[in-house]
Amino acid sequence: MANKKSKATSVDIAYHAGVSQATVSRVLRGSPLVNAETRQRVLDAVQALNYKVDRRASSLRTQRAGTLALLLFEDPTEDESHINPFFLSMLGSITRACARNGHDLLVSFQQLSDDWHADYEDSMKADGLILLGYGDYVDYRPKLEKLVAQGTHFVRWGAVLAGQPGVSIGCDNFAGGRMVAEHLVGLGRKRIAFLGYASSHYPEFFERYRGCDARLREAGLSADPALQVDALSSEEEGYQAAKALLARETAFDAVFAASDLIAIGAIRALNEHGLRVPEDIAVVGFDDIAMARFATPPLTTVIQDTGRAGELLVETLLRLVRDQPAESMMLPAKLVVRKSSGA
Amino acid sequence: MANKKSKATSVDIAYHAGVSQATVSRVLRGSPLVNAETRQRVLDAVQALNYKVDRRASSLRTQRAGTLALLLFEDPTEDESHINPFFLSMLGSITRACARNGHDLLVSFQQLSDDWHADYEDSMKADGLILLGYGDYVDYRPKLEKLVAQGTHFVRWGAVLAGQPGVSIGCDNFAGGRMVAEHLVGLGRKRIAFLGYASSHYPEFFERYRGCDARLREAGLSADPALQVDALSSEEEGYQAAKALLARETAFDAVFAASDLIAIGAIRALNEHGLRVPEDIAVVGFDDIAMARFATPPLTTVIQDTGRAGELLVETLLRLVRDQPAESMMLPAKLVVRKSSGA
DNA sequence: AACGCGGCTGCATACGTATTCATCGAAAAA
DNA sequence: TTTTTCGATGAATACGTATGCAGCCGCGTT
Repeated sequence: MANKKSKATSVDIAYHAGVSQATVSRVLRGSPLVNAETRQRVLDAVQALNYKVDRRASSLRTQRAGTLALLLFEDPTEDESHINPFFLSMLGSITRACARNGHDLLVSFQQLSDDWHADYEDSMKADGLILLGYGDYVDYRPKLEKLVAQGTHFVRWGAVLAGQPGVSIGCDNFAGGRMVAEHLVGLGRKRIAFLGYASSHYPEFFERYRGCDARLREAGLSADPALQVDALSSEEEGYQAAKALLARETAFDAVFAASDLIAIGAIRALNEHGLRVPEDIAVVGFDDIAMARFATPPLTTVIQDTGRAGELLVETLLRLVRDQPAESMMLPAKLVVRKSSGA
Repeated sequence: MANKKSKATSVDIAYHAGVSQATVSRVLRGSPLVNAETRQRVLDAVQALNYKVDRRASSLRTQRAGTLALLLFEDPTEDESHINPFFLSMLGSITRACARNGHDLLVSFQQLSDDWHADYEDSMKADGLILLGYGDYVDYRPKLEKLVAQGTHFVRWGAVLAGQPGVSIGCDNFAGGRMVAEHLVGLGRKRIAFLGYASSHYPEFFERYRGCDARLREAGLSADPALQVDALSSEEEGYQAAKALLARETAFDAVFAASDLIAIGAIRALNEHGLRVPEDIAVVGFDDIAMARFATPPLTTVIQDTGRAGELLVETLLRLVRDQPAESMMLPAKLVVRKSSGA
């Protein structure tokens, strides 16, 4: 059948249908200028030759790639082979959202240190960039500003703060942290430890911390610096952080982990230390990764709606690409109560 | 600085460096024909104008995209928003392998029913395809054969069986199943249930089943059809399958789940039924997803080396793209013993 | 009968790069 | 000196598509 050696081009279609290449192009682009009968003849030829538009040539001509790029940033300290499950979940929904919008998705993993800026859009591989990753956005800042200066289209997942370059989409981390504190205080817990960075270098974690602290203050309590330990989002760091916390021998009756992975690692450390969760220590995480419900005990955590997030990221980015106005947005957080908090 | 409205092209570089566009191209492609001094002048201009080669034009000219496409097939029955963690892990390693080989990766999720064949390569978006997904390769077969007939370059992850169209990379599922049986028999278990499809429609699961059965026969036992229940790879299906198994009221002392997700669901059902794992029932999974070690109890399972697998998939596909010979391959399986089998 | 107009279509060109072919200068050979 | 050779470069073109522009045809208007 159509086992020609070389793929069919629009010129072949034109010849086959007895029209000019221009008309073929018009049909395929849905131009209203073409006579119905002619259109059908072209479509038949397309069918017969199993023709597909060459996206490279098309993109070269129109200067639109029909492709978005997802840059995933990992903290170099994390386990090489495993990717944060939360981001993987986002990846899934972003992929779907791209497909719904008729765009392809290029995926790339980046080390924080790299000279990545705009490499993708500059080389015309993608119309826009989605930036994903916890991480030190303070260090990013100059790079983000360069992106803005270059007129690169991008959206960032992360903390939504005033005065940041570019457009950001993120979860309402402050409200999430607040809910966690609300929940734990309601259960009578008073000494709440926080595992995760509580500095502006990790704004997402910091917002969670601040939200928690705010609610504690309302209850006449407050976050004790002695009960805060730095940790990146990994099981191992959670484990180490909890051990460090225990070594301080400061009393506490609850742990708010800045992510589920941290929480899971912390539970392991607590158990090894002879502490029961939730009887002795209530534990709450953040993200609601798939693993959370299968942990022992199942993890109380804050849901980030990755499905909606992916959609929003893609839609916002496409608005930017089309030079339409687009704004940063925060998604609502939602607490899901499971056994680990002892409710 | 370089805030020109339009991106720099090789012509701009040529002008800036006082050479012709052809020479610029030669420098960037690493041609040995260029004088060292001229080369340096060009490179300086590239630096100065922050120039990046337009991959679309380059690809159009060379007929090489420098891009691979990953098509991920999901069984429509699975939870919409969650992707099988095993595939996500593969995704990570494939991405890395692509980057190492200087290629980009296009990701797309497909429903099994779609008319996906060769859509990607036909539209010239990618040089080759990586097909990933459990699933009914019997139904795929005509599509795969069409791909082969069209001369499409692709590799498939899955069962490596004789007489299949195209090149496949997969884990040694038979050996894996055998190891599981070996392990369980060594622990004195005699009535081993299998949760997962045991038919040629799901060749990966089937091979695991056959490997298990083979070892049981050597021990004078055999796989009892009454102890096999169909299940796709999800927690929910594992849960349902285990309940169905329990409802049969046929005695068993071990469960071999065709995937970790199935195993985790099964453990939930067993616990609800008042059975302890591993005391009453030993449970073994397959895949070693991240969740496995955090399950309760931690899951004995078979490791599939996703890192090596991703590498192999990409390298093999690139060989095909370059018209070099390439063969199907099986990766060794490896048992990792944790608490769920009661060792 | 001359003219205008609108609906379709084809011609020609540009997008940015890679490569073939021709050219040119200089060094090497005669 | 003349010819040959070779290294280095430029001119020209093709990849496949999208689109501005011009042209053609037929019909309605005056």
